[in-house]
Amino acid sequence: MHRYSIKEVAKKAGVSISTVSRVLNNSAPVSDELRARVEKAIKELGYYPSNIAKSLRKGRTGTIGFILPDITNPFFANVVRGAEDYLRKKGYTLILCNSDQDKDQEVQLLETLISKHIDGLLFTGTGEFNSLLVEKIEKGLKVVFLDRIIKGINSSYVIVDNREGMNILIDYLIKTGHKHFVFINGNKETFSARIRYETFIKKMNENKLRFKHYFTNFSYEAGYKFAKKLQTIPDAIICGNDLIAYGVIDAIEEKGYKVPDDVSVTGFDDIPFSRHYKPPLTTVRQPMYEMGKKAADLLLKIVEGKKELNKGVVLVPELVIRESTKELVK
Amino acid sequence: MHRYSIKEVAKKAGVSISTVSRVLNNSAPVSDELRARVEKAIKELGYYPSNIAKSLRKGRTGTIGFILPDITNPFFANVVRGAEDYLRKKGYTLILCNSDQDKDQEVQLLETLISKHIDGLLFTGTGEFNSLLVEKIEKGLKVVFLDRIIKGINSSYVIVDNREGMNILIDYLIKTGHKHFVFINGNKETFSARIRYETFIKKMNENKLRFKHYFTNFSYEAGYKFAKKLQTIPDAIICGNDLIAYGVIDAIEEKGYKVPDDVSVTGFDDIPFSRHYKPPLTTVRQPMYEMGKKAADLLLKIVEGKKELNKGVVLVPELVIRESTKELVK
DNA sequence: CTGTTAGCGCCTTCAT
DNA sequence: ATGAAGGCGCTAACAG
Repeated sequence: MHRYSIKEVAKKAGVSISTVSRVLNNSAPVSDELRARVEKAIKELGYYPSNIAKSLRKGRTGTIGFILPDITNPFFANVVRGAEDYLRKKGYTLILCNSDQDKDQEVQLLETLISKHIDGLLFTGTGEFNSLLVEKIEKGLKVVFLDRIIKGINSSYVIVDNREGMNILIDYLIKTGHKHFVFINGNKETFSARIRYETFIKKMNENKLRFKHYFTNFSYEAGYKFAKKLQTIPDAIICGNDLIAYGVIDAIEEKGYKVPDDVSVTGFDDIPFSRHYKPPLTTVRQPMYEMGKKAADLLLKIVEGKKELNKGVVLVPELVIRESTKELVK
Repeated sequence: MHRYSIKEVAKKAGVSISTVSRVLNNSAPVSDELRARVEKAIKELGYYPSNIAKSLRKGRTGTIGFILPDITNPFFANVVRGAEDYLRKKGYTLILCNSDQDKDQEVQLLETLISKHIDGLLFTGTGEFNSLLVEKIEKGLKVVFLDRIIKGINSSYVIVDNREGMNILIDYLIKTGHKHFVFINGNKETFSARIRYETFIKKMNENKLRFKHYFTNFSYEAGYKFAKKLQTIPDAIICGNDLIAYGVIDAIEEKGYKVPDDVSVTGFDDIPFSRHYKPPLTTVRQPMYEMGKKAADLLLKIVEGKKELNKGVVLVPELVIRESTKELVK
């Protein structure tokens, strides 16, 4: 696509390039006379400023990178939406990268983004330690970790209080008479899965409850497969996220049991569908859109030097009781 | 983040910047001796080339823009995934923009992307005529329209054969004994909604069937609300997409009817959830991932001058029969 | 208020 | 095989 430069605008308007730049950016006073001529020339040529030249000059690109596992997961889609809405409003643009939980992919994407001079990075990683990332952060790369923290990396982050989420969930289940638990968790490497695991175990032991725990991955299929081969049906099956819960419910019902009559099933996330699932899912709501927005906000503050470095934001989850759980006792 | 430039690498290695550039790009022979020194310097400094300077110099950025209504819609999330996977493999990067079906937003995003020197644009628009877009296309902006074409704009596109999709769907419903139809369609301005509408009407008239048709929008809520106020229950409710169908099913069941026993309900898209819905949804499958991939492929060919301008790709939809429809006659 | 100029980091002739 | 220099489009410092 042919593009005109500031030079051609200047020529057409019969002024110097600085004058054009000045009207473009309102960076210094320009007489009405010249301003009018420049504006006319800009319009006639259909001139658009080149952000690429501007970036080179200014050292900033107005672009933020976002590395996440998979946009196809509604959880991330909603987080991204929150981030993009905010960034757009602030004049930034978002480069989206799916890493598929692959460490090498992640490293490569990071290199690409750095070469593209992103001003900052939103990062939802595999959970594995990433030495390149650490190195870059030490060299001043602005990063906000989103939903998943990596142990040993000191940076800003936005997460949900998983401990609290698990606590209110289990408290509710205990209160309603559940005594025997199975927890079908997500990816082991993942920060949130680990926290939930720890909290779960602690709760179980504290209350001397019978339980089993398994790590799988955050997908419908994982939940389905796992539930299919479950030998004994507990009072409640806690799932690492809503997708797993969907799979579990379907598998359980195929085995001839009823949810929640024979077994309660819970999720984590509250993706938009969960309220429409059959049965509507009892789950721990994570403020997805808010997370994305908050992370973008935090990142821009850091990028723009407002000194919010190494700040952690912990959002509170909320228990949403629907119809996939029953009250065993009143 | 501090960055080193080619200049500093050159200095450290004791060579000229041209030599560094040559080893970086393998653009001309360099003696093993110097090459080794340069590579050493690069490593020690942690040097990364600046794509931004490169872009300025070369006039290409390796960045593709994607304007779409809403990434939160699983249909688009899957399309985007197809596109991003392909682009990434080819060394390109994707800027994601949600337009929310807002015409002004769309125009503004387009301006931003042009300023960012995107090499090409994937466009799933509101469906309204966009004169800025036309102007830019005429000036050489590379665009591939995805899923939605705009009347009066001549460009490349990737769509699904909606006519065919509607035909096979209705043929199936007729064959299975449905005689009275309601079509709850999506956004009126939308290319696919219009085509489906026309095809639907034609089919109904050809077969002298009783029917009603309504435009709403492509959401669960729209389907739910509309079905709630339905006076008479037809044999089949055809929905503009799967989300609408979910809403319809829920509303219908709340009214005390059974799907499919009292009424068949069909969707359009086959988003990943539809196979797990209760009842699993009979729908017209659109190859979402494939669409994104194909569009990206086509766009890159155009961008790289392989003369595929104004080529249209029409993918074939597929009828997926599940349990939200019944066979009234054998 | 306006114009001239250096330089952001890189690639690419053009010499040597 | 290597180096020097121009220029991509822009902003900002400087001069007037």
